[in-house]
Amino acid sequence: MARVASIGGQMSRRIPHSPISTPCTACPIRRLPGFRDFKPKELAFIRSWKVAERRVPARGLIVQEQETIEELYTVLDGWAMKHKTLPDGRRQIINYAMPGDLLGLQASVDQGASHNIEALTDLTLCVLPRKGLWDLFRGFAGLSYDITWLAAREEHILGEYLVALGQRTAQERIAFVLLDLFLRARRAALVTGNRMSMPVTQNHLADTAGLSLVHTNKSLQKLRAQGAFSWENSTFELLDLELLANLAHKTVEPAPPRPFL
Amino acid sequence: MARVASIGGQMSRRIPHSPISTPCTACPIRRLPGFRDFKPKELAFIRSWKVAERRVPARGLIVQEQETIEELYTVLDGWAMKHKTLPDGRRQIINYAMPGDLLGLQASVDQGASHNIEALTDLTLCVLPRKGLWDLFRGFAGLSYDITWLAAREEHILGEYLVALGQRTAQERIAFVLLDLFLRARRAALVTGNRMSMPVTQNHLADTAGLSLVHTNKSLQKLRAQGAFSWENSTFELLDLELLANLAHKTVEPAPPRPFL
DNA sequence: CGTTACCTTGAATCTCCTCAATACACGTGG
DNA sequence: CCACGTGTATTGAGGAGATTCAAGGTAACG
Repeated sequence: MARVASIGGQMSRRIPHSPISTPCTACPIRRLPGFRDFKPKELAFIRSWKVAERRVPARGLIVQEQETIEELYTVLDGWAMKHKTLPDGRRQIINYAMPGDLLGLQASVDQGASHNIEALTDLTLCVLPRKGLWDLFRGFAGLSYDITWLAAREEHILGEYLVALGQRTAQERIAFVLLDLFLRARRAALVTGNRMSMPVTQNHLADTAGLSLVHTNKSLQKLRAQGAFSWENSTFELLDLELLANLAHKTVEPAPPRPFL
Repeated sequence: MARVASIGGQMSRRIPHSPISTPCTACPIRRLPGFRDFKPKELAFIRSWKVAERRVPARGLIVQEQETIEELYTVLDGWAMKHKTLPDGRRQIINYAMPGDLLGLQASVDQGASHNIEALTDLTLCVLPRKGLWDLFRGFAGLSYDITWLAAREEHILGEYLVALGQRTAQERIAFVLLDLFLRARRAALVTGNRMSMPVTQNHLADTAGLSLVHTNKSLQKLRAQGAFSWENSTFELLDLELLANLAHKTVEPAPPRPFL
């Protein structure tokens, strides 16, 4: 419900951190294609930085707007979304996060989060205390650079979405979002045989594309009819990449190389 | 013309760099409110990093989409805009840059610029070779952190615009953009007595807000009638901050503290 | 078996877009 | 000096696209 402030998010802040079940040396994220190798010292630092894991149930709030934050997170498992809600309840989803994505940098570096971060599925996070960021910057130029790279990548994605919201038609926007989510999920190894589980509702899609729920639904059906993808029961399957890219009015970019965590 | 690819941008790449007329020690940017002080070593590094100045005429291209870039820039004087153009000519302005803003980080850190950067006025840039970025990360944790801060701030701004484009009405969007530009210009000391020179046309505004030129014009007039600002002959004057913020459906945020260049 | 979350459809309305034309300021070349 | 082109702002009219309101349907869950 775009016009209704989400009150559902549980305050999961009180949930205690879990012990570390995934040592960094065996972190599944690092094995993803596109991640660079760490030097031994870097890996040792990250190991010492990671203090816990945190589990958040679906719909749980990870970071709340305005809140100053003492931790950074890396998504180990699950999906999350960043969103902002206007005083009158209109909600805009800014971006999604999947395994391998860093959360909370903006809130850590600036003062206070500029948006909410909410779990879309049950989520496992790797907990990195904010203070460690200083040690990272002081001692590890390579990792510092990686962090900046991540921030710049985020900026890049938001720029793409700005073009989508500002210039694309409803169908193009929806195709754009779906394609983007698919490609990012694929990079996070969430796709097998062009199929993936997608924990996103049409409501989310509407609030991402800046469209009403009704119009999202109707546009989606016209889009479905063209056979570029199928999407039902939270399962998304890409049937024709090139077609979907055309529908999104987008040229497919090669996946950028990717550092860090 | 939103639907016409801008072909006007001159290839100013060939224009030779100018000698440094503004030594870093006397850089006017650093005197702006909100900038942190540099340690002597940091200042020395920046001085050695800055190799030249570059002047770009109004409408000149500073960075071209796709282009790999060997330099970062700081705006010393003038306005610029970042924009992206779809294959069919639809243009979206992503963001503006004013004195004190850093340009080209995204292109330097990623490979290749994701958008064009174009001068809105005659422009003076401080030229910082890309390679120096490495030295910065290796030797200056504080500056590295500042760079990351800048990237995060950019992300923050784009997020705000995303909410504007996705959720706000035409009038709200326009009010939002005008207010944002005013506040940023004020931080850059471009405002005297609530008046500023604004090198932005209704066409730019339309392509920023994701609206057609015609509708931008009409919405603008309704907005003008409410007396929150006046805008004619490239001069913008804020008459009622609170009113404009209300029209933008926005709560005024305090200016964040601000490091670096 | 009622509640909740999500998806779907129809109808009326209005926002916003496109097309088209005019007006003014400016600079340039004849 | 005037004619012309260009860039910018303005206005009117008609229509497409998106919104809101309203209602109904299905599946999952306690």
